[in-house]
Amino acid sequence: MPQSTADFLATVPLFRSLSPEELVIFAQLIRARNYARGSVILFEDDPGDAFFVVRSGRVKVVLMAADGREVILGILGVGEHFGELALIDGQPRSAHVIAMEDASLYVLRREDFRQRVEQNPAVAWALLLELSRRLRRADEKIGALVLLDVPGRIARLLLEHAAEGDGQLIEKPLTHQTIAHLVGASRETISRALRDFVQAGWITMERRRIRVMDRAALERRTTLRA
Amino acid sequence: MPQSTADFLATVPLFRSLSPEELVIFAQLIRARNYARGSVILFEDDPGDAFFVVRSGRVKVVLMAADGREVILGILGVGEHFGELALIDGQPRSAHVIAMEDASLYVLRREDFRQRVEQNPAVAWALLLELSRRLRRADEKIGALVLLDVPGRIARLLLEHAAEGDGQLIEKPLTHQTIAHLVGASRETISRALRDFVQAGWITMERRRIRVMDRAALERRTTLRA
DNA sequence: GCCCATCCGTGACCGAGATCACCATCACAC
DNA sequence: GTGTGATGGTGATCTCGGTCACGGATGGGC
Repeated sequence: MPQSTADFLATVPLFRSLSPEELVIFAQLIRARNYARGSVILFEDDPGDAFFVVRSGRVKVVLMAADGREVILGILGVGEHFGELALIDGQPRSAHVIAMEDASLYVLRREDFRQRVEQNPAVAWALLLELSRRLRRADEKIGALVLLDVPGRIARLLLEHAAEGDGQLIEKPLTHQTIAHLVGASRETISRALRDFVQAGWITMERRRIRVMDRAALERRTTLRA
Repeated sequence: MPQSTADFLATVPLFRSLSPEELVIFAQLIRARNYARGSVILFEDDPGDAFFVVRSGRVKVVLMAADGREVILGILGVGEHFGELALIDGQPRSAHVIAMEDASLYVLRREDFRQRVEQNPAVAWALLLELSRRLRRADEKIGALVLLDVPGRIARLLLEHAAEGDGQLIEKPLTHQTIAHLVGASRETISRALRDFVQAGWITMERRRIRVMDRAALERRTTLRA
């Protein structure tokens, strides 16, 4: 049912500027594909000839060391996309992408993507916006890794995730292990730091759902600026 | 002399696709401005209404902690540009930019920049390319910070910089302090690690110029992938 | 020349956080 | 229920690298 596909695409910021007719054309070019939890959607160093939009589920973008340690560069949820870098610059994939839960993705082939972008300045602009956003986040992450200690980086992560909801509750369940990979620390350290946050009254945790109780205290833990 | 300005702009990748006439128009829109070594070109959180191209000298893009510690996100040399993020997404500046040496910059105002990009798909595409490149580098840096120890991060930096020249000599003089800020370590640690590299025969140093002697050894120190 | 500002080298100390080693829960599947 | 795999908690160690405290080298300006 191409119509519902087009409806979905209309909710994706990248395509928000497209006309209904264009959306329908688009919907015909893409294919949905399903991935089981844990399966690898694309490998670092792959040639990279497709663009993906998350239709359901969540995926993580990760770098891995030879010994199995990993960093999560980002977690992408419904409506978010990946794979554009390799299509823009022709370089190989820069990271692995792995399904964190059973997921369904829309796939668009290289040529179709490129045509859409080139023929549509608004899409190009939306892409620039998205890449800018990611670059800012990446730079912030670099700053956090160097300038903050682990509790500080965790606090920052919590604030960031809480901001997506009502400002308090963190919707998406994150395991300690996942948080560890996100902030570049060990699982044990996360466990201890979160315990301390709870004891300090800054957050509460019930069954893997974290609620921010004292935003200001967390912020104090994260400020770099003078 | 606008002509020479246009000639210079023609060498900047971002503008390479522009016609000679367009370059001349462009050259009339920009102004050169000089900055003494150490002066702050723009502050984090500034509103950000200009775009800059380095005409001479080098500038560093930095994040600073309240206590004065800093991370260098990047060093930009002649022909490189900054300030586009704030113009694309309208957000405030994401970092400080500071002149590392006496520098001369071309400045383009927000509206002129935006017009150029929107009226010129090739420029938009070149910008996408540039942002992609930066995003990849930022992600690599995140990976290095989490997955590599300090000597590994230094090795990576050296290889990266050597790649810009003949593959051996690192042209631009980097102080230990600067390297420290680039890899997120202390000056002392850099000093000790470089001594070890020299003793191992991986590099040589004569008067602040580093030459890579054993590329393979350095690479072994930096590989994340299995 | 001589100053003064950067820059570099190295030892001593110590602390945040990784690692190791367990055991306790939890959530499902069967 | 009972088993099994993914999670979470916590103590005991150990180590990388930051910090402190020097002192020495280098180099441009007057």
